Amino acid sequence: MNSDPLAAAGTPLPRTPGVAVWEAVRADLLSRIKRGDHAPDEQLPSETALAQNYGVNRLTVRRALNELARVGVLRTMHGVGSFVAPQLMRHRIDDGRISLLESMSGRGHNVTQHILETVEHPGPRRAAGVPELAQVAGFGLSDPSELWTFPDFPGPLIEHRYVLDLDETPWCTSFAVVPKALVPADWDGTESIFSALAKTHGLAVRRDDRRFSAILADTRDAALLHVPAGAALLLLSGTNVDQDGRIVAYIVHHIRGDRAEYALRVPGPSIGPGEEA
Amino acid sequence: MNSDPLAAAGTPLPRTPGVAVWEAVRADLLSRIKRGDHAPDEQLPSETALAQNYGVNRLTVRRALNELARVGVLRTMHGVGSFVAPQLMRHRIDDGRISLLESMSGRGHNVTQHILETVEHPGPRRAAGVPELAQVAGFGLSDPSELWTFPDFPGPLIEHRYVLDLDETPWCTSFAVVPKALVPADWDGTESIFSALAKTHGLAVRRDDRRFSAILADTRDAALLHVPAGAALLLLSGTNVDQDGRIVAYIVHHIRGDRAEYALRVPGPSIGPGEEA
DNA sequence: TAGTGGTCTAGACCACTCA
DNA sequence: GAGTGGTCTAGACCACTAG
Repeated sequence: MNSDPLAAAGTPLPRTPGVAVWEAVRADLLSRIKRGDHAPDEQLPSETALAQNYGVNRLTVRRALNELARVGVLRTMHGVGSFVAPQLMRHRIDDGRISLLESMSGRGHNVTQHILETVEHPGPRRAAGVPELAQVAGFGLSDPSELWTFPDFPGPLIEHRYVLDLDETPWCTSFAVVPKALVPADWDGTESIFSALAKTHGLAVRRDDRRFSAILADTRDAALLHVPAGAALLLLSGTNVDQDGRIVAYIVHHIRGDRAEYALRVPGPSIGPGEEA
Repeated sequence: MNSDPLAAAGTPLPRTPGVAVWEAVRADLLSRIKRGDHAPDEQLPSETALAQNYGVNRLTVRRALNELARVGVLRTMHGVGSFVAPQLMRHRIDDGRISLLESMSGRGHNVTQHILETVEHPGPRRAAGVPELAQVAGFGLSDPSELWTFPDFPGPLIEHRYVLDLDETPWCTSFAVVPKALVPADWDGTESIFSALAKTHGLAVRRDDRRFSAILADTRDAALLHVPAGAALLLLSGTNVDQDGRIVAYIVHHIRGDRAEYALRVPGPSIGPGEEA
């Protein structure tokens, strides 16, 4: 069993009291990966094999693998195997443009956008419909009674749900609500709604506020983003307004926490704490 | 078994093919809680009891409970039981002050700060020492080779690790690195370092940049924040500078995603997308 | 069809809390 | 000591992927 020359991963572990076995297995696997024993995209031994090598039950190995998958170190595929995740570097998204698409383009990245679905609503919409926060719709919002409404553009709304891919890999699911009256008829979904909307109506769209939080990937996000359910996502929501301060869009992004970092420079005048402290 | 009049939670579930049993149990528990069957802080039946009621194995129930705990719907305590988490409303942190402490105070909240440890370093420090991202130190950073260094204040550094409590419950673990030369001798840790530092040296400290991402709580964060390991945390890091643009501090916050939302108004002039699109 | 990961079970033991 | 959650095991079956 352990005389296999290639079975480098997983020799029986010393069981230290106070430390769970799955935790020891996780730490061992992680240190091997960090040390470089396994190349990126390399397939790990099967769960059964790891269990044998470590001398533990398969469920114990699974728990360790699961934790590593959630933090983005591993990637497991049903019926195929577990693989070391490549390039664990976060991409920095620099703020400044109105849409994430524009923010990431022009940095040498190939950013594409895919519309998943487009739904029309007759009128104001409960914000509770935010891409369900780990199936906890209604919870998790700062104000569950918040309405997505457009005082200056009454009438039906359009909801767009789309995915942003960065260099061939999905890294963000998004959700936008805009007044139907503003959506250009010829918009094909390849450019951001906001620049299309700005071109068509001559509006200067800008972000009015941004709100950041963190959530876990639900099964839907997980499937779209190629992460396991329970992975950490950056929740970025905000409101877009035109040059007159009229609300033209509500947006919600779910950004892979293991692949992106949203950077923001603070442009305003310096705020001296001494003034009030 | 199921004739118990009080055993409202958990009658045998219809097994629908294609849906995992633990997933069905999770959905059932969640809907009961959302419906209000269980008051906040109410204790759920024991795992054994739930397993009997649902007619499934205890491990299956545990998986469901675990997922609910990670998203903040439940709170489980070893040897005690599982409880419905109270007030699932997020607190909104409004940006504008240099420190989170000041941001949350003055909003009717009782914010306190507890220093966990203070460590001195002889010189520049590798940023990889960020509160280990789910034990994946070195991974998860936008730039692992990043240095925490202060060109204008050479000499030893002080690292502070502390916890912010909001109305008696912890909601943020923080990490700050400042030049030792700037730390006031009489600073007792009850006010933010930055206002203390500003008072002592007459510096007007302000945030220079902010970087947002999402991570999972490791065991250390979990213990400090009273969340289970694997809960979603908002990772907020940034640099503080004085009025002359000299770097005076690096800070990292791990904020409970189920309890807080970081809001930011965009003050700058409107950015028209039409200009470049 | 063989091999992989995903799920579920029954049963055991341990660690923790509290009366 | 009774009751709770935390861990681990052995074994089974299913679902998926690939040759």
